[in-house]
Amino acid sequence: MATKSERTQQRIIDAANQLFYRKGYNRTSFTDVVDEAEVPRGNIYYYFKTKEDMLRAVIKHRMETTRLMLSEWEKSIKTPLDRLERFVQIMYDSTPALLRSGCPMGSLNVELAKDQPELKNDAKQLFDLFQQWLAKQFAQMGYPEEARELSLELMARGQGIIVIAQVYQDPGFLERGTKEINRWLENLDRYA
Amino acid sequence: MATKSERTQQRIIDAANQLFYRKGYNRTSFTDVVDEAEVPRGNIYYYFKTKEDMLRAVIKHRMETTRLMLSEWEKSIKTPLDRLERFVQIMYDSTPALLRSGCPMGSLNVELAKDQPELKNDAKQLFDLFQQWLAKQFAQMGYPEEARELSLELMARGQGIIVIAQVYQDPGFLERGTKEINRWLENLDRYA
DNA sequence: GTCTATAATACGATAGAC
DNA sequence: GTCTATCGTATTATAGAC
Repeated sequence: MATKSERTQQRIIDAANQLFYRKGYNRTSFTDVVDEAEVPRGNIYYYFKTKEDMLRAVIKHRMETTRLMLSEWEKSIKTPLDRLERFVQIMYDSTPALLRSGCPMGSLNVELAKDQPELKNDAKQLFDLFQQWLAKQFAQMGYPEEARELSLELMARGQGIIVIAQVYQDPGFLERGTKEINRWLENLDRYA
Repeated sequence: MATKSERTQQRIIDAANQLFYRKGYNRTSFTDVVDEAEVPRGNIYYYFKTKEDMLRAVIKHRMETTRLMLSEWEKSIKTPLDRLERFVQIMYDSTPALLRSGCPMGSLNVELAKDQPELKNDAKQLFDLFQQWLAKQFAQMGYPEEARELSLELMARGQGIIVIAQVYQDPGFLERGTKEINRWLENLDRYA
């Protein structure tokens, strides 16, 4: 069983993870985090020396859960097309959160890319993780040469649809967009 | 001629405009703005009561320059296809800035949409301005029914390409993406 | 290891002299 | 209108008692 210290640390990471998503990294204060995690004020510094450390821990945590999800999909879903469509499906399933707070990965990168290049480079790992997994599926589908480009195109489509759906608070646009992506994927699969 | 007061105010707006783009709204402090605009510290408050006022002035300024640009295009460019491709062209021309700071309109909306809904609604006007102009061009091209949806799709494509190009610092992706958009537009035009 | 108290700084904003 | 001085608060972070 996890020690009390480990459980407290995990509670801080979970709270920070949520807040960084809902408010953004820079607008989230340590006070916000300790309130949400119900940890005494100055105690935070026992677990994380700086706010940047906290963000890195959050990114690491997201990497782990994402890796788990992707390898789960790889085990339980047989064809590359179905796997790619499973990726599109979480976009559609996450509609309320996406309309409220945008893409957790995209909005974090956009925020940090402005003038926090080192942190942005850490956040970029999240994109790399998806990109490589998606490219693997495209390669298996029959596009080994174009796999990387196709994976980037798929992520670009997703990001664009999410931004516009959020700006206009339009769940229908998200729905039509994901359906259109699926049509594109099915055509790719058909003519592979 | 403009009074000294008006020139000072314009200098503040220009400085804020740049800084909000390069650092983001929330990470830009009044100190940053007065330093950049070379205005004495507390003087800012003579021109703008609050930071939110300053952002609204920046948005208004961007609206004006954008309106000017779009009506200029409408005067000087004859066909809807060429006008739409002119829109795509500024994306390509802005490659260095987009890789550095993202889309001025998109990144501002993404930042504010998290938990500053009123300011985000002001920033949304920038999207509306482009959206309506783009829809007008699609309508003239022969798609009056689908005009709004096509304009949203065009903006979504642009946003997605910019996000991915920035994440991967890849000007080539931006170039290939804009070319692909142009192919799409030319096909729409051909079969209108 | 846990927590309180508080330091040190940066922030948005104000008061009032000129 | 222009500027200096400064307020009150919130921020990240530390020192040190228990």
